This record gives sequence, structure tokens and C-alpha cells, in this order.
Amino acid sequence: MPKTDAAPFAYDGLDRVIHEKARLGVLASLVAHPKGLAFADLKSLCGLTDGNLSRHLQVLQEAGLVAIRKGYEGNRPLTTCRLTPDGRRRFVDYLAVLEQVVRDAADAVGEPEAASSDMRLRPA
Amino acid sequence: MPKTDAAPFAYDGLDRVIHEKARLGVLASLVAHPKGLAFADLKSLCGLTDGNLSRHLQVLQEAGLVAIRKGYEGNRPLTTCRLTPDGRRRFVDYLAVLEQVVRDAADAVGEPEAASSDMRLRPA
DNA sequence: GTCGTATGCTTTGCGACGCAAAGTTAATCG
DNA sequence: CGATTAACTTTGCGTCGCAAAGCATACGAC
Repeated sequence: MPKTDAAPFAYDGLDRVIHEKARLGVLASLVAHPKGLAFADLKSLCGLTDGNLSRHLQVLQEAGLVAIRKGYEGNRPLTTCRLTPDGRRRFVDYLAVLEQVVRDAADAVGEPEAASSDMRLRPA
Repeated sequence: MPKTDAAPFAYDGLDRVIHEKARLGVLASLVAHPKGLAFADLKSLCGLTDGNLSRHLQVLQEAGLVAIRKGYEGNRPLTTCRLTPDGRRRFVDYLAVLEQVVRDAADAVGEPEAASSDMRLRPA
């Protein structure tokens, strides 16, 4: 008796580190910019405050999802981040689960088979 | 040009009440079963403990996303839940954002245009 | 009938977390 | 120089998710 999740809606694959509004945005930004992004760019792309971005990057780094490089642009500090290969892989896996969620739900929304009698919501 | 989020990766639409592993599962279950589901059914569908499910349902109810009805099956208590119309609508909205996230990211994964020179990850 | 066991949830406790505000360091400008 | 801006970090706190414990009732055994 495999206790293989008789729980089709458990969505175990939703890694809590990734499944977070702000970090999801950061990762999406980074996957779209494989060359890496500067702290300030991420900040405005994701609409985060300095403090929040800093903290989230820390978390992502500790989880091994992003690599952070602190250098200097001229003589001003410049922090740049990029996805690690592992981070990319894990993000892609996460996306697959997310896609599954969307599909599950979209199917159900589209076909209310077990609908109650007073479902008069669908247009056509 | 309003200052409408110059933050394309902010994903403001990701309602925190919905954007939560466990509750996402509950809502997905409920949208797939418009007639409603019993507490015990939700519990096993979502792989949650009694306590957790109880708490999450409370949150969902307070947010006006689900309606909870406590009745009796024979003479045993039976709690059943269903999505409220508003809950359904908000969940669908959320799904649209989620879909956008997936699309954004999937596009980026598929076409590493701005890829660095040492991207030797793609198979073909 | 009363004693255990099972069912069906709720409540409590706590560790982790996200967020905003304050702090730090250093370069540039008047 | 003193003020301002840039570029982050650190701190503090309210909230939350989760597991364990609790509570109430029903059902079987004896």
C-alpha cells in the first residue's frame, strides 16, 4: 500500500521557498535575464523595497537558488544576481506544478460536471 | 502612462489568502466539486490534518471565499463547504494571474535570448 | 450502563516568516 | 564640510502555518 498521496490536491511540489509572491517575481525576472540583474533593477522590476529584496535574496541564496556577486561599478557597490543551474532546474520544476494547478482548476471551472442545479453562470 | 506598476514582475494580483499551498488545494478541490465537499473529503483530497484544514477553512470563510455549513448526517456532525460565487470569481481571477506567471517564465525558459555565452543547457 | 475507541472537528503554542522602518556606509553635490 | 543620494543591511514586530493537544459526541464491547 504505497501511501503515494491519495491526495490529488496536496500539491507537495510547491516549494515554499519559491512559492512566495515576492520571490516568485524575483525568480521570474532572473529566468528572463540569464545574464543576471543588478539589485536596483530587480527592485524596480519586482516593485520591492530595498529591505524586502535584500531579505528575499538572502533566502534564495541560502536555498542555493541564486548566486549573488557583490562587486563595484566604478567605485559604487553593485550587487548582481543570477540563477544557479540548480535554481533554474528547481524553478522549472516548480513551474510544472504550477501549470498543473492551473490546468486542474481551469478544467474544473470550464466543465462543472458535478455542478449543482442552480449553476447559471456559464455564458455559452 | 499612469504609474501603473512599472513593475512587471510584482504580481500584485496574487491574493495572499489564495496564494497558499494548502488553501490553493482546498479551493481547487472545491471548484472541481461545485456541490460542496465534506470536511473529511477535503482533508484527504488535500492531505491536510484536521487542525490545519480547520484553520484554513476559517480563513477562507472570513475572506468570504467559501461558505461553511455545519449540519448532521444522521446524528453525526457533518461540515460541508462550497465556494461562494464571489469566491469562485476571485479564484478564477487568481488563476489568470498564475497563468500569466507561468507564461512569463515559460517563455523566458524557452528562449534564452539574453543568454550568457556559456549556456549549454538546452538539449536541442 | 459504563468503558474504551473512533469520529469529527477546534483550540493552543510556537517557531518561522514577510514586511516596513531604521540603520550603515560611502560617494557626490552645493 | 554639511547635506543629499545611492546602495544596501539589520532590526522589530505582527501574522501565519503547522503540529499537538483538547473537546464533544457516537458507537461497540462487556
